[in-house]
Amino acid sequence: MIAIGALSRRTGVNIETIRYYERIGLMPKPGRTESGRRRYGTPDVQQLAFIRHARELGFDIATIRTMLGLREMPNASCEEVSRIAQDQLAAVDDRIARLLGLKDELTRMIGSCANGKVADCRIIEVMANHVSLAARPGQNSS
Amino acid sequence: MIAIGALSRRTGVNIETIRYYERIGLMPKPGRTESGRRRYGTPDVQQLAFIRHARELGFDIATIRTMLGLREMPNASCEEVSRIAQDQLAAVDDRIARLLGLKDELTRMIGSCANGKVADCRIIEVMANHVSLAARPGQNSS
DNA sequence: GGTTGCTCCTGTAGTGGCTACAGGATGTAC
DNA sequence: GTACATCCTGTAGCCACTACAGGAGCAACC
Repeated sequence: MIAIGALSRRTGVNIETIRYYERIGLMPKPGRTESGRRRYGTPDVQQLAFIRHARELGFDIATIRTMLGLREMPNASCEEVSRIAQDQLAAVDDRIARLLGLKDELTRMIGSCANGKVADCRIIEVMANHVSLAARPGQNSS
Repeated sequence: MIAIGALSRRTGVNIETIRYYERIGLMPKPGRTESGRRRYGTPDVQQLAFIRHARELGFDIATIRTMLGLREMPNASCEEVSRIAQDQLAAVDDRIARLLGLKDELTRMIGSCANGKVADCRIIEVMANHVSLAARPGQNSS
């Protein structure tokens, strides 16, 4: 049984974020010491590690919640998790393709600037006039 | 001179977002018709296109503000913009590398699930126990 | 002239996923 | 015993939007 600080260090998840996950019901309410401090065991470490990893993979909280729910469900849940993962894979592929495009353009922009003349720099104009990469407003490409 | 709806369609930026940009001073206050409707000209279209494109490239609003400011500055501003773009390129490269790692893992996860037996699906366990991607600086995850 | 239906207006509040306090209690090391 | 770290609750803030509510303006057709 470890304290929240140790759980944080062990999983790389911020203490405030752990409490936030508890608040929104993504992590179960842990046991407490007599003085009211949270105590976590191995299953908590596992679950939080899973959550962190899933967040890194780009899954949103609702999806993670679903996956955690599937854990306790009867058979066929694997197919469901797999389907979710497949959707996510497509999204990841899409992001990679977009980022590769962005990389090309940034490289081109930097190159067009590097050859000396300040007056010739057209980064902003180039960006303004460039055709949109993908019509997906609101997508955060992180 | 066009209305906000036309500007939105032309640039792919949501009307609400255009007004938001005006509110935070990222877009200048436009002229108005007698009845109070916003009217935009070519420079507005250009600036908004630039902003949208920069957002797609992953620049945050503060950085875009800086770049727009540099536009009106004397020489040497190109080097500044170029430096900002270079920083951004490094960040984009980092994201691509991480996403490629994630893609591998998702693929592996889906594969491990695809061979029939429900009881053998270990997606969640795999994810819980996998070493964190982020905490591996310099590691080549491909 | 009336009506339908689209666009636009302001203002405020909500979203996701955290993150940062304030103000206090508890635990540990010297 | 005292200094300092860690923890507690609760609330408010962050970014970059997005979604209303409740109303006004405008264009087209009958």
